[in-house]
Amino acid sequence: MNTLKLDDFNIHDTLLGGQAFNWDLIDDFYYGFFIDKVVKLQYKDGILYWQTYPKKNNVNFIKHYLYLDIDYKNILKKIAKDKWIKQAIKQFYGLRLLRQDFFQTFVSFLLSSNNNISNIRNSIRMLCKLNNKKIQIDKKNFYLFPTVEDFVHMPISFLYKSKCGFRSHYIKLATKKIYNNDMIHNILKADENNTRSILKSFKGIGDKITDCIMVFSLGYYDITPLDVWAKKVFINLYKLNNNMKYDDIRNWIKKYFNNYGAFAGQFLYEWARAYKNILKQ
DNA sequence: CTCCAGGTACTAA
DNA sequence: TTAGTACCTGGA
Repeated sequence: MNTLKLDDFNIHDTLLGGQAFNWDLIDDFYYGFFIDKVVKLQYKDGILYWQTYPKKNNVNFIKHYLYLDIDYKNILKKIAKDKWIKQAIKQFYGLRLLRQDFFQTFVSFLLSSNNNISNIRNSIRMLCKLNNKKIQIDKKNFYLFPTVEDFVHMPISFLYKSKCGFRSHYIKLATKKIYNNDMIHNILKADENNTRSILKSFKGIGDKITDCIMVFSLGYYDITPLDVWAKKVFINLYKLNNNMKYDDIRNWIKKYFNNYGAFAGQFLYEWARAYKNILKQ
């Protein structure tokens, strides 16, 4: 495998936490499936071991995907403003933000509404398997994530068979809209407000999923997606008013964490999930 | 059996 | 604008 020297990397919580659903830990290696590739990673003693398939040695992808161009320690300094976030950073030190593919992130988080992580992961895997683009690595089978075209052409029964439930219809509608209107191109060139309104125009995508897509795939690392956990943190611990509107909370967080709210959000999210009892109300 | 899960659409006031 | 409710599905 290839190597990269890398400090400050909590590989487990980064890949298996709440921001990506496409990684599995198998025999001490992390395998992730994407639209056009499978990636194998391991992290040991400050060295990242990596390989990409079927196109080998795609170092640009690895660097881009893991945000290796950012100054990790400096960002932590900017967000470590109080005892709560400091606790979260200490507990999950090395947790990193991923820069994922737009379309895969879009569909994956479309599946997340009123769902749980285990179901989301299972649905995505069943869907990939039905789509049947198989790659064999280390004598294990992996299935690529479907493309926009794959979604447009696949029968909706694939989605129901994959236990997507009521979201099946949303996925069918959304992928058709993306396919017909060249949406990806429009989104990639739009500014923050336009991106947000385009994303929210899809049925099944509201404030929270919009933020997830923007943070995890479009590089808006000043934003914190406000899921139930983040909400509990900011109302319960940061004492924000319970009736603040979503946009106002987001703006408050953005400013408070010096425009690195996405990093703060990742720490606080994982921390809140791990220490639910602190947040009970 | 009921309740909940990284929410959102729909309806009524 | 705001509050209330239903929603596929699997697991506790």
